[in-house]
Amino acid sequence: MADVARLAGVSMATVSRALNNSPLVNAETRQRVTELARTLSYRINIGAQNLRLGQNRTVGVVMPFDEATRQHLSDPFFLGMLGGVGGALAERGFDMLLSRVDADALDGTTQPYDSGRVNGVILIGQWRCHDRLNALAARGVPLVVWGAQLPQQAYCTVGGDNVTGGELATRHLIGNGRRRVAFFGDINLPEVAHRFRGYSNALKAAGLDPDPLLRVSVPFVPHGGHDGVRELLRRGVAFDAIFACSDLLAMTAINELRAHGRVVPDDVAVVGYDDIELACHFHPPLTTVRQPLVDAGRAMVARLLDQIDGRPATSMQLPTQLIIRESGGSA
Amino acid sequence: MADVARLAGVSMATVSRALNNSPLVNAETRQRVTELARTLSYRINIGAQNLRLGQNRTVGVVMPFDEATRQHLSDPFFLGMLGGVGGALAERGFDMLLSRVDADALDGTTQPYDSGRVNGVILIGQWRCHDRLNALAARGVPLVVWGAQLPQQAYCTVGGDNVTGGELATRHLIGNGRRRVAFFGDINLPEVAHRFRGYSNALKAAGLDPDPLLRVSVPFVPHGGHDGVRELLRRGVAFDAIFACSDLLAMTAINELRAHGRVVPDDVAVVGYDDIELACHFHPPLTTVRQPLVDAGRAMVARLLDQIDGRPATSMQLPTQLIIRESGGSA
DNA sequence: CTGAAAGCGCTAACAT
DNA sequence: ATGTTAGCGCTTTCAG
Repeated sequence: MADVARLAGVSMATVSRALNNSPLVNAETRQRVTELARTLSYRINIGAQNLRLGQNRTVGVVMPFDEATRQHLSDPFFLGMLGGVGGALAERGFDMLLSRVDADALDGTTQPYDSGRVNGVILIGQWRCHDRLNALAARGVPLVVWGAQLPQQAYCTVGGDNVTGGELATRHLIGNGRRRVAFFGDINLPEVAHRFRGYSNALKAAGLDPDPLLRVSVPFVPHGGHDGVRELLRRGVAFDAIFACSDLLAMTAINELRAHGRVVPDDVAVVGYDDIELACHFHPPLTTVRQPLVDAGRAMVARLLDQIDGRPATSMQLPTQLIIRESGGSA
Repeated sequence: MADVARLAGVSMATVSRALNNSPLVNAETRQRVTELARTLSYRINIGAQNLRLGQNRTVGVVMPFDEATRQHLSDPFFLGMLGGVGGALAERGFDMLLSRVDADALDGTTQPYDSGRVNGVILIGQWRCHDRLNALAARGVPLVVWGAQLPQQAYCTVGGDNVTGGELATRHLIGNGRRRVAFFGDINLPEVAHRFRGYSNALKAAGLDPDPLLRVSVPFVPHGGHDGVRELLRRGVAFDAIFACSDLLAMTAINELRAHGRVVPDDVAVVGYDDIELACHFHPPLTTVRQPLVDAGRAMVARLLDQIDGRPATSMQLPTQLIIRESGGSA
């Protein structure tokens, strides 16, 4: 910057003002400085600028992953989420610092914040760490979590309407004549618990009794669907439908069903969750519950920036939508 | 830091030394300072530290995406790549700044570098921008690109052995008795061009003539496989196998084949590329060429850090491996 | 409208 | 072993 100033025959202060479009600088001077900066391919050093300004226009995005299997990052849903958040951040002129964190502890979630690298943190998924997240919020860390709204929650969440999502999926299956609907998911995760509630609601509304034998606790890993189907078969319980808590689970469940000679959707109807890119290209095309990724990204970013600027941010629930294709059967 | 110094009864310099494990500080003093810092939950401000040190222990990872369709980010392969690079970066104590860039222009690829936010850039895919990348390298930007090695290349690449990959896949199909092997991919992309060369080599080695009608130029988008199969049928050309340049392409091709009553692998054998997570869970399980993501991440990071430290970095090719499952048929 | 000077939070000579 | 001082690259009062 000193160089630019010297060559332009002005002070550094003027260069700074010119490059930041300050109204206090003569239009012609600005023109000259801007031009010169470009020919020298000079860029303001953001690090120094941030230090001076006491901010940094960067937010941390942390994706939990399973320390043991390193599996979590592999769900295409996360890529979608990343795209949504990244897009929203770019729109606001913020950068994105990506880090991964052990899903079981969420240790180090705020490290980029504590060390001043980022102004706030977006966490994808709350996992089993409700209390720990409350503690972070109590410390005043600007934080938005993708997940479910829970009682006694001090932190800000943005999430889909999981209860309705579960209801829509289950009601669809029931409406197509299914009576024995299995549930695949780990209800220790808040979002899954809500989807399970929706599932139960729909069953009861149809006069059906949720059968505990039909609920299989599988984690969000690719082979979850395989395991779930095997477990169901091992239990020897009758079922004519599956509501799986992710498309990945649904897809691998469908493949395992096929391996056992069950036709989808004729013998077993399957509904997934997320509506990932591949869902409509699968065979059979997946009936699934869509989560609005782009809106989600925007909503999370907006809330985080509110917090960063000292404005209070309230949690938010986004609508979910049933996308009817073929795997869920038809009436 | 001033506070810590005051409360510990030492100077800021000592605090700095203590917290950075300098050997020039008394063990007992260090102990006291460290303790105090913890109770005050004080963390060194990395931004200031970086400014002072003239470095920042951050690298930019840029993922090209298609401005029009925003589709590129959606290939699960990229998520895998991101995981590989992220892991390697974490091992070295570097942070990862993620940004997206228009794949057709790669404009702004080095913006995070020019503005001093990152010490170097990793670019996933070279697309059609060989010349532009050469220009960046000439400017001295520390840069590693995931892609193919090309003649007259001034920048550093790390990539799979695409020629061998193409050969392995095609030879496998030929070995299984296929004679009319179609190729799905856009050979304007250097990596795809190499795979095509491998494909051609394998055909010629088997005494077969590559038929231009069997080469379909499809982009890396999910519906590419659909389009490819339709195009093949439209051309009315006979084919008994497809080598697709990504698993996504292979999967959607298989679904489209099914829609037209062709059984995979009996009627048409299909081999994909990448070995994404879902490949082994697909139906039929995908025979595919694996790219070593973890090694790739490590190799790219190592080369980038070399450049950052002023050491020269040479391009590198990683071995690829054919993973035989079912979609490619069997002899 | 422009310049001089102070300071963001930190570290590395250089002293002691 | 510790303290003093200067300065990383920038912005912003405060004077002119």
